[in-house]
Amino acid sequence: MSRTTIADVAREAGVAKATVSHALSGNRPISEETRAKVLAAAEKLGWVPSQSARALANRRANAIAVVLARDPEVIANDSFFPAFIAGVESVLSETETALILQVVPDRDAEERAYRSLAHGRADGALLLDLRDDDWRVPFLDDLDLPTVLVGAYDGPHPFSCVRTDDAAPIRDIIAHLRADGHERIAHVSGPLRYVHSRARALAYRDAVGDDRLLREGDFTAASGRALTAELLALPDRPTAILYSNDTMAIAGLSYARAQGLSIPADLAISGFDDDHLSAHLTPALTSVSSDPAARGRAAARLLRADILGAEPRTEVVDCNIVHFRESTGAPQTTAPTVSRRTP
Amino acid sequence: MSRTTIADVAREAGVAKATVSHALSGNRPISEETRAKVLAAAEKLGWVPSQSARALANRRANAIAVVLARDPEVIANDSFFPAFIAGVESVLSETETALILQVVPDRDAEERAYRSLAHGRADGALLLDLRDDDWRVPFLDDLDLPTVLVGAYDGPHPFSCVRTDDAAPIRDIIAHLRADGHERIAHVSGPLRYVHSRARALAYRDAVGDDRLLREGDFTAASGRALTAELLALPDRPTAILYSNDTMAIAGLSYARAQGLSIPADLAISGFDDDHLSAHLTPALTSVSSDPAARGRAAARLLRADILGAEPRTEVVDCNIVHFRESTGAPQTTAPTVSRRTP
DNA sequence: ATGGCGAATCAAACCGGTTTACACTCATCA
DNA sequence: TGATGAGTGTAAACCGGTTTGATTCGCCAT
Repeated sequence: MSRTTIADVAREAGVAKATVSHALSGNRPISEETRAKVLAAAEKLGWVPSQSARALANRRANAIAVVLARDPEVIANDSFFPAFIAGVESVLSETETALILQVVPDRDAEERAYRSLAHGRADGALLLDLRDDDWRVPFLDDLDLPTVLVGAYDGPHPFSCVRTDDAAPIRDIIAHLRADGHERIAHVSGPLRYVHSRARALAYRDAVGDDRLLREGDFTAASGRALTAELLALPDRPTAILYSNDTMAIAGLSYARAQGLSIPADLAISGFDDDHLSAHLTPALTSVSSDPAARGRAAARLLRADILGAEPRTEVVDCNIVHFRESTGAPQTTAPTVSRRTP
Repeated sequence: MSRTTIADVAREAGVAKATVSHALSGNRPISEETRAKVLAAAEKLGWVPSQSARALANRRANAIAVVLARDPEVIANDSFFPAFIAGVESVLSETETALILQVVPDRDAEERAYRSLAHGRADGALLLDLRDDDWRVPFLDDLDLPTVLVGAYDGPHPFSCVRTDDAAPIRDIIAHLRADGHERIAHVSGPLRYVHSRARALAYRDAVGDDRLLREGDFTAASGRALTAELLALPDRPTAILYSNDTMAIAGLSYARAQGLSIPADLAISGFDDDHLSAHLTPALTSVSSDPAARGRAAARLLRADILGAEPRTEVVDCNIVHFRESTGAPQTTAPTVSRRTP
């Protein structure tokens, strides 16, 4: 660990500790000459200020946190999360801020985690996987921990918020399918307790008119497969299925083909979130890329502003792009992918 | 943030700060009666000790770090990482230790990150994605930051190490394919600069006898597809391909089918790492589940021991299980998956 | 000569815990 | 009866930074 302290540097430079501190922070005027001496001494001794001492004195941890209450199994399923984190990091690294990641098994552990974070470990938190009336919202408000909500949240809250318009791409895909003559379009959603799953399901219902062909999945391949089987067994089976993520879509596609259906002739299929695999499947899977990294960057920036005392605000990241590919009968050009920005 | 301090608790309980500290840490004997008073006061005031003050006084951050120098694109590809992290967390949560995650764009940023971590931010680090003569090994040794290497590392080093035997499942799969009559077995590897990719490639070469049908990929779907095309275009095309991860395998499988090959009759395919999709594809993909969470747990435990001053040691986590599924012509029983523990 | 003022620097207090050195009480033992 | 020491508790030092109040010095206006 750091053996050399600010006192060593001060001695080496022949000045007081305070002078060293000011020379580096610029909080007080220091003559150019002295500053040079200080920098030289720091360089010579290879001094790196102690993060913990700084955190204590500043009452700032220089860290933000993400707490995940998901099942490890589900975390591994998720292509959104890693890219989101990468986006967050790209902003944090500008300010030497660290990201603390916690995976907790239950609500009790989650509460403890947030408490500990609020008491000196972190300066703020990002909230993912929002649900209706999410208990964490009032809880974090109570803890007085600056927070940014990632995803739409309907209830009242004092926080900044990053959201996207998931309804537009859904409408876009359905319009596309309708234009191709599809009349029975089904939707396999994610768990409806999540606000983003429900937003997609509602957009589907609004566009289709009813939800008789809506099935609630859980984002896993197993549920995609099972619900596809269920839908295809209907007397009036759907001619197109819209899945709320690519994992379910790929499992569904695979199942449908095994049943002898050809894609997209017998069944058109669309995913959501644009998994890295999707463009390389045969047929390539139509999906919606939502640029998780952009959302991560936006969330990190909002949180930083929040920590510095800015007013909370909501930012809509408009980054959903529908990639129409072969699984919905996209025209087969030399370019395998036809992209359209959602309006 | 934490307004109530240990001094408030001491006043409330009518004792000295030191007594509060001892009552909670148990470092000194405190009478049951006094301890009860202290606990009651702490409870009443809702006191949570400040992590930063504690970190400074203890010279311990109660945090460990993982620094990733990968491309965000590649991170999103990886099903190993999230599960690994979940395993790490399950051990850390036992001791109120936080995990700091940093994604850095280049080596310069990576060095800065490790320096800052070593100076009060973290007590130790986990090293992933090891390469030959990895510069980080001597660098971290120099920084005097307790470290655990995840993956085999051949060079000399003073650290603990978690490794797995990736050669055994490769041998196992090849033996299985041979038994089914396959003679031309190809391998699409990961980047050979990574030690784990090379270990698999070497196991393949040793089992097959030569590496004429070895192609170096980069774990992406695009490379899986491209190299599959290359292999299938050979005059003596392989009848089986072993991929070093499932993403490449699925892309390859998809391509082969589009070429009119039937799987596994015309081409047997095996992946590695057992993606959550693989068991649900049709045909289900043979793969090797390597229990990343178990490796995460082992790594976290070794690091904790290391931080507490234990001698470094190497732990071999034997958790590779080959799941023989339809893509290599597994017998089609009612149970879709036949598992065999590698010897 | 005197007061006022800004710039540069320093010593000391402070952040909120942990740890050390010491004091006090009471039972035990020679 | 005085020495010994185990059992509890406290005050103060300490971890390594940042921030504040005071001080010194040069310079200008009065």
